[in-house]
Amino acid sequence: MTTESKSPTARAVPAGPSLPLTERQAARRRRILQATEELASRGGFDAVQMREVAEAAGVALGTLYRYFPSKIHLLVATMQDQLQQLHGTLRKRPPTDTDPAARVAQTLMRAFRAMQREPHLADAMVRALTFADRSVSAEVDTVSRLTTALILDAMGPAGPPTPEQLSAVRVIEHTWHSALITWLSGRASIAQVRIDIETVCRLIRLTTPQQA
Amino acid sequence: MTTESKSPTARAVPAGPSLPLTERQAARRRRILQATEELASRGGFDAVQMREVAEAAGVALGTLYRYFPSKIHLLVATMQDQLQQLHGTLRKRPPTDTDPAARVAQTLMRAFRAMQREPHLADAMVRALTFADRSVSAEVDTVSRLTTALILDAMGPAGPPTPEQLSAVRVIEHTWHSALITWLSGRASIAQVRIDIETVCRLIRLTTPQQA
DNA sequence: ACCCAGTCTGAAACTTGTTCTAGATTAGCG
DNA sequence: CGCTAATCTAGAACAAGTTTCAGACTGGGT
Repeated sequence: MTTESKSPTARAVPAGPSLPLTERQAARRRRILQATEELASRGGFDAVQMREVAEAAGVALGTLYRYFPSKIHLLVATMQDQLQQLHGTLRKRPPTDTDPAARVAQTLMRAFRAMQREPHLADAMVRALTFADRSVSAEVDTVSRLTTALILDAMGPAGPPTPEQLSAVRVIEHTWHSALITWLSGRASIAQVRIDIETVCRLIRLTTPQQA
Repeated sequence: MTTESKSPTARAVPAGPSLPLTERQAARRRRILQATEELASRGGFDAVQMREVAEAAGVALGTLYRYFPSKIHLLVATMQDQLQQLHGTLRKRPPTDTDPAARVAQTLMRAFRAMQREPHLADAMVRALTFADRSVSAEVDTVSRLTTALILDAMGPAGPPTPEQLSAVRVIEHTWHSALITWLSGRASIAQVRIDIETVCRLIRLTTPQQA
C-alpha cells in the first residue's frame, strides 16, 4: 500500500510529446539526457551514476527519478535520443548499393561505425537495453521500432513488407544487438561483427527472389 | 594500492578441473551452484541475492566471493552447469529430421522448452550473460563454445564445418540469445521466438547446397 | 605432535541504485 | 495579489552488491 496514489494527480513525467511539459521541464529533461550522454561517453555504464547525473544536470536526485524511474529507463531514453539522431543522419545520405541486402548491411555498418566513435556510450546504452526487464518493455519496444524502421528504410522505398521480410528483419535486429554485445565485451573483433552482419543480411536475398 | 597481492599466493578459486580442489571445496562449490539455481528458479535475477546464496549454501559471504568473484560470474557459471546438463540430455535423443537446418531448429526449440519450464532461472542466467562485462569474458566464452557445440552437434556428424557454416552458426547463436531476451522481457511470444529461430536456421540451408 | 600457509567464518564497512520526507518554489487561476 | 496543487530541492534512509578484517580452522610437511 505504499506505492503511487498520493493524490489522483501524482504521476511521473512521461517522455512522449503527448504530455504538455513546461519550458523549464523540457529544459530539465534535455539537461538530464545531455549529462547522461557525457558521463556515459566518458566511462560507460558504470560511470553513469544517478547522483552524478543529477548534479551534472542541476536537478535534485528525486527529480531525476521523477523524470526517469530508473537508471535503465534513463539509458534506454538516451538510446532513443541517439537513434533518432542517427536516423536523421542516415536519411540524408542513403546507402547506394542496388542490392537491398547490401544496403541494409551498409546501413548497419554505418551505425556500427558511429558506435565505435563512442564505445563507452554504446556500452552504456546497449547494456541497459538488454538488461531491461518488463518494467521498461514499452521504452525498449520504442527503440526496437526505431531500429526496425532504420532497416526497412535501407531495404528500399517499396510498399508494405511481407511477413517473411519482417521475420528476416527481426532476425537481423537480433543479430545486430547480440553482435554488438560480443564486440563491447571484447569477445568479437570489429571484423567479426562485420562478417556476422553480412551473413545475416543474406536472409534478405532469400525473401526477395525477384531482382528489381 | 589496496587491491590484491596480500601474499604471492592469494588467489581466487577457479572453476576448471585444472585446479585440484579438495573434496570439501568441490562440495562447497556444488552447494553454492545448487543454492543459486534454487533461488533463481524461485524469483529470477533479483531473487539471487549474494547473502541469501551464501546462507543457503552454508558458506560465509567472503567465501562465496572467493569462489565466484561477482553475482554475474556466479550466474554465468550456473548457466555453464545447466548447458552441460542439457547437452547431455540432447545427446541421448538427437533430433530426427533429415534436414540439418530443421535439426538445428528442433534442437533449439527443445532447449527453449527447457527454459520455459524454469522461466525465472532462464531469466537470471540470460540476463547475467548479456550484462556481463569484460571481466567475465572468459566464462561467457565458455558458455558460447558450449552453445556452438550444441548447434554443430545438431547439424550433423560431418567433418570440420566450413567458415561459412561457422558464420551461420554464430548468427544463429546471436538470434537465439536475443530472441530469448525479447521473450523473457515480455516483448515477444513463444510463437514469435519459434518463427525467429526457424527463420535464422534457413541460413544453414544456404551454406549446405549439396543435399546429403 | 607441531607449524605454516592458505582457507573459511562472522561481522562491519563501503558503494551506488532507489525511496522517503519536510520544506521551498512554481504554475495556473480567481 | 493570494490560494492551491503540483513540482522541485536537500538530505536522510534503505537495499543489495562488494570489500575488508581479525580470528578460527584445515591440510600437508616435518
